Amino acid sequence: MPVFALVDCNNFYASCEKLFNPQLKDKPVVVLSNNDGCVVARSAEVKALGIPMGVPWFKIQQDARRYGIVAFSSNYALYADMSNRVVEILSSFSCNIEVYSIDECFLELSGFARWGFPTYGQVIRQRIADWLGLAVCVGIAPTKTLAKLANHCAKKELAGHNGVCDVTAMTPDQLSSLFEQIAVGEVWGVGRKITARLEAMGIHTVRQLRDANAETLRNRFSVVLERTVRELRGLSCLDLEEVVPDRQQIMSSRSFGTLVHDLADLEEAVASYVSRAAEKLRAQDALAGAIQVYIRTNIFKPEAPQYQQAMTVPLPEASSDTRVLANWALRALRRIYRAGYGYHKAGITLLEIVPRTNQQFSLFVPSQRESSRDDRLMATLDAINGRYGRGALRLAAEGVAKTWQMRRGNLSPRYTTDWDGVATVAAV
DNA sequence: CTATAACTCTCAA
DNA sequence: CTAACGTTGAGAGTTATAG
Repeated sequence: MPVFALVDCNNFYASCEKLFNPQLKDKPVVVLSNNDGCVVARSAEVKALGIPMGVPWFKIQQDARRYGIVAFSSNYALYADMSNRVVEILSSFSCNIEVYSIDECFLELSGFARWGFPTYGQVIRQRIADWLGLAVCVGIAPTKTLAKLANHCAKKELAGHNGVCDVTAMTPDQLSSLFEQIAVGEVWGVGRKITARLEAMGIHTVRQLRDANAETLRNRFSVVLERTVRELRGLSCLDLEEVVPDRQQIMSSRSFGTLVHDLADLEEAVASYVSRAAEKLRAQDALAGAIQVYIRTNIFKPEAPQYQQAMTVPLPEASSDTRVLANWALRALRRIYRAGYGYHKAGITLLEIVPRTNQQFSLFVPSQRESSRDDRLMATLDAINGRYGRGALRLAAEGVAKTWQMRRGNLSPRYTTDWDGVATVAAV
């Protein structure tokens, strides 16, 4: 029988910001989403103030001033680097690890039973605290869904001790009474909509969901929820996914810092997004067979004239060449653009992605590609940007001033990935 | 009618 | 000072369409 641990960093983004600025210890800290839009991470002090997750930043400016909340723009360079360090440490605790998100990993622990799972969890916790200064919680259980739930219990101190909750050690009675205290919406895979429907059926707690009729739930909901219920009962239905599968589609989109009216600016943005997506495409050694472009006005300003449109272009020949992809994207953009609107967001998606080795050439149209030359050009572009930083070499179409770029008013230094940022740490 | 494509809904971090 | 509300990806189910 498998034993899964779910290791989750506490308040990850906020904790990363605090790490490198000791003055922030015990201070309320939030991290904002892209464009400084919404609160996406809160330190313990902020949670204690009752500031909800996901609230638009501008709506809590009053409270923020009153309580001295310190806000940071998202600093993904920093969070990704810290995340890699966490993964590296966790990898020494199990050969079988799934990196589930930027701040969460599943570990397979069945081989470590002789340690005692709670002890093993404590060692993990201590190691990450000692080596990185980050706090994590550990949930241990025979299924991934239960490990998630156990992690929740550890965080809320509903069960377990010192940030570790081991469900495998609990009796059926203990489990039942624990699950009675937890709302059904806390279960992994049960979101807003399904919670509402379950509530309407009288299912409010995790215990009720676990004990509900699986057949009925499958009919009324889906096979997904049925699996969830079986996992809650201790039957493992979800495997550890150790290898990250290649993407089937790659999306790049952003809200603008201010409303954009001109086609020229939209073109720069779209070209920039294509560049980023094409880099990712080449990194997985694949080609895209189609590209979609979309633009839209601000849906949060219903009083302003609204317009949104998307267009998908099938490519005559699958490609990973930024220039080719950008060309088609810009053609599509010009088709869907309407003057007279204030645009709030644009994005592109690369579709019909296939491994480069599976490239299908056209039977009727002679290939436009001078493959080795074009491939070498893109490889060189990627190499230069890998060495000198993203955007060091780019299409002219991406623009220079980029007046449309997102707001990042409170960005912290890249403490661990940039020499100037490192110097900032030294100066503290 | 069936098989597939296209689209919609839901979820997660 | 203004005005200001994220991004990315997947899977399952439903509906439309082709043959």
